[in-house]
Amino acid sequence: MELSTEMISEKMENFLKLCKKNKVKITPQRIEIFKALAATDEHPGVDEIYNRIRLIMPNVSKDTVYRTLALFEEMGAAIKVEQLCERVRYDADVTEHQHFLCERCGGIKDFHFSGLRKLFKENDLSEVGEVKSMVLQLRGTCKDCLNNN
Amino acid sequence: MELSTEMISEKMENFLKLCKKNKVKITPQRIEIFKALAATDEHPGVDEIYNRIRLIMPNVSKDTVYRTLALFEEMGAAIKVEQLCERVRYDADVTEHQHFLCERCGGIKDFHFSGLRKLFKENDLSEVGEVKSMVLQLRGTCKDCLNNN
DNA sequence: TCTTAATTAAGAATTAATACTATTTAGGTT
DNA sequence: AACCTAAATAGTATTAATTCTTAATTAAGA
Repeated sequence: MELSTEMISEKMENFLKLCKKNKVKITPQRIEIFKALAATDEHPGVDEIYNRIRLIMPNVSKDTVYRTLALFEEMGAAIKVEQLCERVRYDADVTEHQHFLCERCGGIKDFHFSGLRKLFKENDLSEVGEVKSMVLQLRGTCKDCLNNN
Repeated sequence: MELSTEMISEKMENFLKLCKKNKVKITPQRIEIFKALAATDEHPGVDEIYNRIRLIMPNVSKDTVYRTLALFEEMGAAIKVEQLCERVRYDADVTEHQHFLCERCGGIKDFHFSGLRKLFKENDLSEVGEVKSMVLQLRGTCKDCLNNN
Protein backbone atom coordinates (compact mmCIF):
# COMPACT_ATOMS: atom_id res chain seq x y z
CA MET A 1 0.00 0.00 0.00
CA GLU A 2 1.36 3.38 -1.03
CA LEU A 3 0.85 6.22 1.39
CA SER A 4 -0.94 9.47 0.50
CA THR A 5 0.96 12.47 -0.90
CA GLU A 6 0.11 14.71 2.06
CA MET A 7 1.33 12.05 4.44
CA ILE A 8 4.60 11.80 2.57
CA SER A 9 5.23 15.53 2.34
CA GLU A 10 4.60 15.82 6.06
CA LYS A 11 7.14 13.11 6.67
CA MET A 12 9.52 14.79 4.25
CA GLU A 13 9.34 18.09 6.11
CA ASN A 14 10.06 16.33 9.34
CA PHE A 15 12.95 14.53 7.68
CA LEU A 16 14.50 17.78 6.45
CA LYS A 17 14.27 19.17 9.97
CA LEU A 18 15.97 16.09 11.30
CA CYS A 19 18.80 16.52 8.79
CA LYS A 20 19.39 20.10 9.86
CA LYS A 21 19.22 19.18 13.51
CA ASN A 22 21.84 16.51 12.91
CA LYS A 23 23.96 18.73 10.63
CA VAL A 24 23.61 16.21 7.87
CA LYS A 25 23.76 17.42 4.29
CA ILE A 26 20.60 17.27 2.28
CA THR A 27 21.51 15.58 -0.97
CA PRO A 28 19.25 14.55 -3.85
CA GLN A 29 20.12 10.94 -3.11
CA ARG A 30 19.04 11.25 0.51
CA ILE A 31 15.81 12.96 -0.48
CA GLU A 32 14.92 10.28 -3.00
CA ILE A 33 15.84 7.44 -0.70
CA PHE A 34 13.77 8.88 2.10
CA LYS A 35 10.86 9.49 -0.24
CA ALA A 36 10.97 5.91 -1.43
CA LEU A 37 11.07 4.63 2.12
CA ALA A 38 8.35 6.93 3.41
CA ALA A 39 6.05 6.15 0.50
CA THR A 40 5.56 2.52 1.43
CA ASP A 41 4.68 0.42 4.41
CA GLU A 42 6.30 -2.65 2.95
CA HIS A 43 9.48 -2.45 4.99
CA PRO A 44 11.69 -2.56 1.91
CA GLY A 45 15.18 -3.96 1.84
CA VAL A 46 18.23 -2.36 0.27
CA ASP A 47 17.58 -3.89 -3.13
CA GLU A 48 13.98 -2.71 -3.32
CA ILE A 49 15.04 0.84 -2.48
CA TYR A 50 17.98 0.63 -4.84
CA ASN A 51 15.85 -0.52 -7.78
CA ARG A 52 13.29 2.17 -7.16
CA ILE A 53 15.90 4.91 -6.92
CA ARG A 54 17.65 3.78 -10.09
CA LEU A 55 14.54 4.68 -12.07
CA ILE A 56 15.04 8.30 -11.06
CA MET A 57 18.80 8.40 -10.52
CA PRO A 58 20.36 5.73 -12.70
CA ASN A 59 23.80 6.19 -11.21
CA VAL A 60 23.29 5.78 -7.49
CA SER A 61 25.49 3.09 -6.06
CA LYS A 62 24.24 0.41 -3.78
CA ASP A 63 26.81 1.55 -1.28
CA THR A 64 25.03 4.88 -1.05
CA VAL A 65 21.76 3.14 -0.32
CA TYR A 66 23.37 1.12 2.45
CA ARG A 67 25.09 4.13 3.95
CA THR A 68 22.05 6.33 3.66
CA LEU A 69 19.66 3.89 5.29
CA ALA A 70 22.10 3.33 8.13
CA LEU A 71 22.34 7.10 8.50
CA PHE A 72 18.56 7.42 8.62
CA GLU A 73 18.51 4.96 11.46
CA GLU A 74 21.14 6.91 13.38
CA MET A 75 19.23 10.14 12.82
CA GLY A 76 16.01 8.54 13.99
CA ALA A 77 14.35 8.92 10.61
CA ALA A 78 13.90 5.19 10.13
CA ILE A 79 14.26 1.96 11.99
CA LYS A 80 15.84 -1.28 10.93
CA VAL A 81 13.55 -4.27 11.12
CA GLU A 82 15.03 -6.30 13.94
CA GLN A 83 17.52 -8.88 12.86
CA LEU A 84 17.96 -10.63 16.11
CA CYS A 85 21.15 -12.37 15.27
CA GLU A 86 23.67 -11.57 12.55
CA ARG A 87 24.91 -15.12 12.13
CA VAL A 88 23.21 -18.48 12.35
CA ARG A 89 23.50 -19.95 15.84
CA TYR A 90 22.13 -23.16 17.29
CA ASP A 91 20.87 -24.46 20.58
CA ALA A 92 20.46 -28.09 21.59
CA ASP A 93 17.74 -27.10 24.07
CA VAL A 94 14.51 -27.59 22.16
CA THR A 95 12.17 -26.77 25.03
CA GLU A 96 10.29 -23.49 25.03
CA HIS A 97 12.43 -20.61 26.18
CA GLN A 98 13.56 -17.13 25.20
CA HIS A 99 16.91 -15.63 24.36
CA PHE A 100 18.76 -12.70 25.79
CA LEU A 101 21.55 -11.24 23.65
CA CYS A 102 24.36 -9.49 25.45
CA GLU A 103 25.46 -6.48 23.46
CA ARG A 104 28.82 -6.36 25.18
CA CYS A 105 30.12 -9.93 24.89
CA GLY A 106 27.85 -11.17 22.13
CA GLY A 107 26.71 -14.08 24.26
CA ILE A 108 23.23 -15.50 24.43
CA LYS A 109 21.55 -16.50 27.68
CA ASP A 110 18.35 -18.45 28.02
CA PHE A 111 15.49 -17.22 30.12
CA HIS A 112 11.83 -17.95 30.71
CA PHE A 113 9.25 -15.28 30.32
CA SER A 114 5.91 -16.07 31.88
CA GLY A 115 2.56 -14.69 30.89
CA LEU A 116 3.26 -14.56 27.18
CA ARG A 117 0.57 -17.02 26.21
CA LYS A 118 -1.97 -15.21 28.30
CA LEU A 119 -1.08 -11.91 26.68
CA PHE A 120 -1.32 -13.55 23.35
CA LYS A 121 -4.91 -14.55 24.00
CA GLU A 122 -5.75 -11.02 25.07
CA ASN A 123 -4.56 -9.46 21.84
CA ASP A 124 -6.69 -9.85 18.77
CA LEU A 125 -4.39 -10.51 15.85
CA SER A 126 -6.99 -11.75 13.40
CA GLU A 127 -6.63 -8.50 11.42
CA VAL A 128 -2.99 -9.28 10.79
CA GLY A 129 -3.29 -12.92 9.89
CA GLU A 130 -2.84 -16.37 11.27
CA VAL A 131 -0.05 -16.42 13.79
CA LYS A 132 2.01 -19.60 13.94
CA SER A 133 4.87 -18.64 16.17
CA MET A 134 6.07 -15.86 18.33
CA VAL A 135 9.56 -14.76 19.20
CA LEU A 136 10.53 -12.62 22.12
CA GLN A 137 14.13 -11.61 22.45
CA LEU A 138 15.79 -9.24 24.85
CA ARG A 139 18.94 -7.25 24.46
CA GLY A 140 21.17 -5.61 26.97
CA THR A 141 24.19 -6.38 29.12
CA CYS A 142 24.41 -9.81 30.69
CA LYS A 143 25.16 -10.33 34.36
CA ASP A 144 28.69 -11.58 33.72
CA CYS A 145 29.58 -8.44 31.81
CA LEU A 146 28.04 -6.26 34.49
CA ASN A 147 30.12 -8.01 37.16
CA ASN A 148 33.38 -8.01 35.22
CA ASN A 149 33.33 -4.27 34.95
CA MET B 1 29.46 -23.42 31.01
CA GLU B 2 30.04 -27.02 29.95
CA LEU B 3 27.30 -29.47 30.76
CA SER B 4 27.89 -32.64 32.82
CA THR B 5 28.84 -35.93 31.17
CA GLU B 6 25.67 -37.70 32.32
CA MET B 7 23.58 -34.90 30.91
CA ILE B 8 25.34 -35.16 27.57
CA SER B 9 25.08 -38.94 27.29
CA GLU B 10 21.39 -38.72 28.05
CA LYS B 11 21.02 -36.20 25.26
CA MET B 12 23.12 -38.37 23.00
CA GLU B 13 20.89 -41.38 23.53
CA ASN B 14 17.87 -39.31 22.72
CA PHE B 15 19.63 -37.99 19.65
CA LEU B 16 20.41 -41.48 18.37
CA LYS B 17 16.77 -42.43 18.84
CA LEU B 18 15.75 -39.36 16.86
CA CYS B 19 18.08 -40.34 14.04
CA LYS B 20 16.56 -43.80 13.81
CA LYS B 21 13.06 -42.42 13.99
CA ASN B 22 13.88 -40.08 11.11
CA LYS B 23 15.79 -42.75 9.14
CA VAL B 24 18.85 -40.57 9.17
CA LYS B 25 22.23 -42.25 9.04
CA ILE B 26 24.37 -42.09 12.13
CA THR B 27 27.77 -40.90 10.99
CA PRO B 28 30.82 -40.03 13.08
CA GLN B 29 30.50 -36.43 11.91
CA ARG B 30 26.92 -36.19 13.11
CA ILE B 31 27.81 -37.71 16.45
CA GLU B 32 30.67 -35.32 17.04
CA ILE B 33 28.70 -32.29 15.91
CA PHE B 34 25.81 -33.18 18.16
CA LYS B 35 28.17 -33.82 21.05
CA ALA B 36 29.76 -30.43 20.58
CA LEU B 37 26.39 -28.73 20.45
CA ALA B 38 24.93 -30.59 23.41
CA ALA B 39 28.00 -29.96 25.55
CA THR B 40 27.54 -26.22 25.72
CA ASP B 41 24.86 -23.69 26.48
CA GLU B 42 26.64 -20.98 24.53
CA HIS B 43 24.46 -21.21 21.44
CA PRO B 44 27.44 -21.69 19.15
CA GLY B 45 27.56 -20.64 15.54
CA VAL B 46 28.83 -22.68 12.63
CA ASP B 47 32.43 -21.54 13.06
CA GLU B 48 32.56 -22.39 16.74
CA ILE B 49 31.27 -25.89 16.05
CA TYR B 50 33.55 -26.25 13.04
CA ASN B 51 36.66 -25.28 14.99
CA ARG B 52 35.82 -27.63 17.81
CA ILE B 53 35.16 -30.55 15.49
CA ARG B 54 38.40 -29.99 13.56
CA LEU B 55 40.34 -30.84 16.69
CA ILE B 56 38.87 -34.34 16.55
CA MET B 57 38.21 -34.72 12.84
CA PRO B 58 40.65 -32.49 10.97
CA ASN B 59 38.99 -33.08 7.63
CA VAL B 60 35.36 -32.14 8.20
CA SER B 61 34.21 -29.52 5.81
CA LYS B 62 32.32 -26.45 6.87
CA ASP B 63 29.61 -27.47 4.47
CA THR B 64 29.04 -30.60 6.52
CA VAL B 65 28.63 -28.52 9.64
CA TYR B 66 26.07 -26.32 7.91
CA ARG B 67 24.15 -29.27 6.52
CA THR B 68 24.28 -31.20 9.74
CA LEU B 69 23.03 -28.37 11.93
CA ALA B 70 20.20 -27.69 9.51
CA LEU B 71 19.35 -31.39 9.63
CA PHE B 72 19.35 -31.35 13.42
CA GLU B 73 16.83 -28.56 13.31
CA GLU B 74 14.58 -30.49 10.93
CA MET B 75 14.83 -33.56 13.12
CA GLY B 76 13.97 -31.57 16.19
CA ALA B 77 17.32 -32.22 17.80
CA ALA B 78 18.27 -28.56 17.90
CA ILE B 79 16.81 -25.16 17.30
CA LYS B 80 18.19 -22.25 15.38
CA VAL B 81 18.44 -19.06 17.37
CA GLU B 82 15.77 -16.91 15.77
CA GLN B 83 17.01 -14.70 13.02
CA LEU B 84 13.92 -12.70 12.52
CA CYS B 85 14.84 -11.36 9.16
CA GLU B 86 17.41 -12.74 6.72
CA ARG B 87 18.14 -9.43 5.04
CA VAL B 88 18.31 -5.89 6.32
CA ARG B 89 14.96 -4.12 5.95
CA TYR B 90 13.89 -0.65 6.96
CA ASP B 91 10.77 1.11 8.14
CA ALA B 92 10.09 4.85 8.13
CA ASP B 93 7.66 4.42 11.02
CA VAL B 94 9.73 5.09 14.10
CA THR B 95 6.91 4.84 16.62
CA GLU B 96 6.70 1.81 18.89
CA HIS B 97 5.17 -1.16 17.12
CA GLN B 98 5.77 -4.83 16.41
CA HIS B 99 6.32 -6.78 13.23
CA PHE B 100 4.53 -9.74 11.78
CA LEU B 101 6.40 -11.74 9.12
CA CYS B 102 4.33 -13.60 6.60
CA GLU B 103 5.97 -16.90 5.83
CA ARG B 104 4.12 -17.22 2.55
CA CYS B 105 4.72 -13.89 0.81
CA GLY B 106 7.69 -12.69 2.84
CA GLY B 107 5.88 -9.47 3.69
CA ILE B 108 6.00 -7.64 6.97
CA LYS B 109 2.93 -6.13 8.60
CA ASP B 110 2.90 -3.80 11.56
CA PHE B 111 0.81 -4.46 14.62
CA HIS B 112 0.45 -3.24 18.17
CA PHE B 113 0.67 -5.62 21.04
CA SER B 114 -0.65 -4.31 24.32
CA GLY B 115 0.33 -5.42 27.76
CA LEU B 116 3.97 -6.04 26.99
CA ARG B 117 5.33 -3.42 29.34
CA LYS B 118 3.17 -4.72 32.17
CA LEU B 119 4.38 -8.25 31.57
CA PHE B 120 7.88 -6.97 31.52
CA LYS B 121 7.52 -5.55 35.01
CA GLU B 122 6.12 -8.84 36.26
CA ASN B 123 9.09 -10.87 35.12
CA ASP B 124 12.27 -10.60 37.13
CA LEU B 125 15.15 -10.52 34.67
CA SER B 126 17.82 -9.33 37.06
CA GLU B 127 19.40 -12.80 37.02
CA VAL B 128 19.97 -12.48 33.29
CA GLY B 129 21.31 -8.97 33.18
CA GLU B 130 20.33 -5.42 32.40
CA VAL B 131 17.70 -5.38 29.70
CA LYS B 132 17.85 -2.45 27.30
CA SER B 133 15.41 -3.44 24.62
CA MET B 134 12.90 -6.07 23.77
CA VAL B 135 11.75 -7.41 20.45
CA LEU B 136 8.55 -9.31 19.86
CA GLN B 137 7.94 -10.65 16.41
CA LEU B 138 5.24 -12.92 15.12
CA ARG B 139 5.32 -15.30 12.22
CA GLY B 140 2.55 -16.90 10.26
CA THR B 141 0.38 -16.26 7.25
CA CYS B 142 -0.85 -12.73 6.63
CA LYS B 143 -4.47 -11.90 5.92
CA ASP B 144 -3.82 -11.14 2.25
CA CYS B 145 -2.28 -14.55 1.70
CA LEU B 146 -5.12 -16.25 3.57
CA ASN B 147 -7.65 -14.48 1.34
CA ASN B 148 -5.84 -15.06 -1.93
CA ASN B 149 -5.94 -18.78 -1.46
C1' DT C 1 30.17 -59.56 2.29
C1' DC C 2 27.63 -56.88 -1.09
C1' DT C 3 24.93 -53.06 -2.76
C1' DT C 4 23.18 -48.68 -3.08
C1' DA C 5 21.44 -44.52 -1.71
C1' DA C 6 23.00 -41.23 1.49
C1' DT C 7 26.81 -38.63 3.03
C1' DT C 8 31.00 -36.41 2.75
C1' DA C 9 35.39 -33.36 1.54
C1' DA C 10 37.10 -30.03 -1.15
C1' DG C 11 36.69 -26.31 -3.51
C1' DA C 12 33.94 -23.24 -6.51
C1' DA C 13 30.03 -20.11 -6.71
C1' DT C 14 26.86 -16.96 -4.83
C1' DT C 15 25.30 -13.14 -2.37
C1' DA C 16 24.75 -9.61 1.31
C1' DA C 17 27.27 -6.19 3.20
C1' DT C 18 31.40 -3.28 3.75
C1' DA C 19 35.67 -0.84 2.41
C1' DC C 20 38.48 1.97 -0.67
C1' DT C 21 39.55 5.80 -3.64
C1' DA C 22 39.21 9.34 -6.81
C1' DT C 23 35.75 12.66 -7.93
C1' DT C 24 31.92 15.59 -6.96
C1' DT C 25 29.02 18.52 -4.24
C1' DA C 26 26.32 20.88 -0.32
C1' DG C 27 26.27 24.63 2.13
C1' DG C 28 28.70 27.97 4.96
C1' DT C 29 31.85 31.95 3.95
C1' DT C 30 33.43 35.45 1.76
C1' DA D 1 27.54 34.99 -7.05
C1' DA D 2 31.89 32.72 -6.96
C1' DC D 3 34.81 30.16 -3.49
C1' DC D 4 36.28 26.72 -0.19
C1' DT D 5 36.35 22.52 2.34
C1' DA D 6 34.65 18.76 4.67
C1' DA D 7 31.22 15.54 3.57
C1' DA D 8 29.13 12.61 0.26
C1' DT D 9 29.05 9.87 -3.86
C1' DA D 10 29.97 6.41 -7.85
C1' DG D 11 32.30 2.76 -9.10
C1' DT D 12 34.74 -0.90 -8.01
C1' DA D 13 37.13 -4.17 -4.98
C1' DT D 14 36.83 -6.91 -0.92
C1' DT D 15 35.11 -9.68 2.79
C1' DA D 16 32.59 -13.14 4.83
C1' DA D 17 28.53 -16.14 5.41
C1' DT D 18 26.21 -19.54 3.12
C1' DT D 19 25.11 -22.67 -0.66
C1' DC D 20 26.23 -25.52 -4.61
C1' DT D 21 28.81 -29.05 -7.37
C1' DT D 22 31.13 -33.21 -8.03
C1' DA D 23 33.66 -37.13 -7.35
C1' DA D 24 34.77 -40.27 -3.69
C1' DT D 25 33.40 -42.55 0.54
C1' DT D 26 30.44 -44.92 3.75
C1' DA D 27 26.35 -46.54 6.69
C1' DA D 28 23.26 -49.88 7.04
C1' DG D 29 19.95 -53.00 5.10
C1' DA D 30 19.82 -57.29 2.06
